[in-house]
Amino acid sequence: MNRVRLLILNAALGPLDYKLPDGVSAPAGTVVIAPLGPRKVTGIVWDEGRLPGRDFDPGKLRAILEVVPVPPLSKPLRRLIEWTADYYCAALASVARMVLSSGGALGGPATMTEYRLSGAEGSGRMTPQRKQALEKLVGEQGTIRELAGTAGVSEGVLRGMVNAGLIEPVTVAIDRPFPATDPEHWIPDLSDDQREVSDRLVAAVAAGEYAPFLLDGVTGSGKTETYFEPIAEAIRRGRQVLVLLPEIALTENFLVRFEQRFGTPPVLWHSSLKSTERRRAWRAISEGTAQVIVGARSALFLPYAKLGLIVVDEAHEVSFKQDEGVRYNARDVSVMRARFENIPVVLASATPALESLHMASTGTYERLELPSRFGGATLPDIRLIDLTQEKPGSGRWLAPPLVAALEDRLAKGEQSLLFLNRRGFAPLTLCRNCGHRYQCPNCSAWMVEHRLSARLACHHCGHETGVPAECAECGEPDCLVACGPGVERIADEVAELFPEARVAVATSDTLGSPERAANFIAQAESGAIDVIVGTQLVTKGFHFPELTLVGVVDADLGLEGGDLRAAERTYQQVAQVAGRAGRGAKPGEVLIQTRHTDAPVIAALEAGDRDAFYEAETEARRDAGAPPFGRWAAIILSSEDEKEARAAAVRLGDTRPSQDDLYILGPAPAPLALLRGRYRYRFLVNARRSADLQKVLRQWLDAHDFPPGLRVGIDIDPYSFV
DNA sequence: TAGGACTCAACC
DNA sequence: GTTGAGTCCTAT
Repeated sequence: MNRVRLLILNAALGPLDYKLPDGVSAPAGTVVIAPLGPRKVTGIVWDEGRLPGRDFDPGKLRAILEVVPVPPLSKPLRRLIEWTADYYCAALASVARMVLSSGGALGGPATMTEYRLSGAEGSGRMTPQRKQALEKLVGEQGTIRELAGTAGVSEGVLRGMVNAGLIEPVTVAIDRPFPATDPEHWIPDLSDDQREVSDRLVAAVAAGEYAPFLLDGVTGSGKTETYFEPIAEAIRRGRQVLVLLPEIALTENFLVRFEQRFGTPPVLWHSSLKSTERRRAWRAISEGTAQVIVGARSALFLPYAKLGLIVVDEAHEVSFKQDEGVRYNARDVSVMRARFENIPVVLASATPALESLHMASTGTYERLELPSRFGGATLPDIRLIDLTQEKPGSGRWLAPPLVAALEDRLAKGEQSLLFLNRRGFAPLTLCRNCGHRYQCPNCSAWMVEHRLSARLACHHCGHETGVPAECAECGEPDCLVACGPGVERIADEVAELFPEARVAVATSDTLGSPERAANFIAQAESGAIDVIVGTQLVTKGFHFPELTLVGVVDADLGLEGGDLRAAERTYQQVAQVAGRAGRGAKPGEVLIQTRHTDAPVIAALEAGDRDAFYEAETEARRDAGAPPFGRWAAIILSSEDEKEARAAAVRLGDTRPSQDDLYILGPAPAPLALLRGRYRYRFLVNARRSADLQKVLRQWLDAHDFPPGLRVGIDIDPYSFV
């Protein structure tokens, strides 16, 4: 009998055995529908012997109901699913779900009905309308609505002609193929540096073997054009390419350049695709007809038919780390996927993660450098503004030297960018009468005032209220005081200082959709904006030639909060935003407001000394046993019942493993002790490289039975420490 | 005693 | 995770 073991797409279920009906073949990777009790579930036929399972009475096996009409998941993808689940301590089913992330695509090739002239005599009278349709519709095919438009007659006339046999229905695939990408559409002129790097990458694609690269190039050095050449090579060889970008909403600039180079837009994959777009892309990817896929991190787990190259752009970006569900880091998993697929992978960044640099310095990754800016543009001049000396006016946030620099650019008609990584008007709102602070009811976080939308919003759970007219606590009218700056407040300050300046706020609130983002970019490029005030959203990808001043409103912001990567993130953000200045013919200037001019990261930024920063950070990480010298994991226990969460955390703490190469901190209330209505307790685990971190964690947690309603989250290599 | 709220184990 | 079976309780 043909017995198969299925990975069931349900995180709470282990592998289950089924039998195949006679005549049905289902090799490993085949997606099937199987009966489970009274239900139907989706499962994936798994390799013999790779999933643990108890011997189930062969006589009681039920038969698979149907084979889903999609290509079987490839062996490299199956190995990737196993590796990801194992490394991130996640359920295999949760990872597999990310692969089969388009429910619609599993229904098989969807079809629709189009119509065309049948050429038959037909029945019924020949009216003038019918005659007109017969003349106009020669060689046409489409929906009734489209044909009615073409023929200039009503849909009713055409339906009558269908009944009369004059027009016949044709079944066509609903998912039209994506246009072919042309690798020779437009060959750019590369600088010598770019050419050298791109030749190396093209050779790697041609070799068709696993090869990890760190493409390390200063902002403005033309990394994108450089990695377009190996993409072209992969296309020539009939292979697919995956390009991962951190913020798919802001890829306008990338898409324009891509289309210039290849003649067509790439296939997009991101979370806000509509289900029909998702199905079309998923099927084209799995069949191999989608050639270049540009996507957010979730594109990493798609079932590519013949992947030949992976590029991770802005590979240092924190947003490649998924913070919910399977907490994977797309940058790291990309390298694993490349390994299983046996293809090259390129991590591109101007400010690589320390972990990536370490891999390059040990020779695990091959390092490729683009040391200079393309087209002769020079790196901007960076100066510090010491906020303890140069104080902004009362209730203001911009110090005199920054205000003077803004004035200078406005006079010259050049653009300025003010960077502050804080959305909204003010991070905290309180009552001046009684001191009441507006807090989110679901989270231990302040409500952030957004004046543009006249709301108070929690940035963690999305809870929103209107701005109250009187204090919720003491009833005093008009008593709200905004504390601290957000981008909207900085924009107000600029508007007060320079009433004639055209100011734009650029955050996820104002540039949420691709259309609004494209509109903003068009405005900024046309010179219709003088001052851009933005969050991290503006730190990358933009290329505004008239932008000559970047002001970092508060460089110390990222250093607060005890995040293990705080210094690195501050360095990356400021270096990236600084790279926006002086990308055209005119040189750029960067002013950094700080209260800690002597902090190593700030000093390194001022000196433009990247190596010094990385060296200092490397030593700090070595001392702390932080990556890449050791590893961290976070365990979060959460429950709607505070007592239950605490009790579970204490019980877990009582059985903590004890070994020399593992340090366990906690349990303690998580920094966000209440999040979305759940109380949270946290353990932090620091492991030396010798420890088998995942195995220890699994054994520790598996020995516990937690009450229903208590959730256990494991975060391997965490980025967010809340 | 019917019906509702709840718990619990099996699902191949 | 979902489901149906089993248990207990309450309103009639």
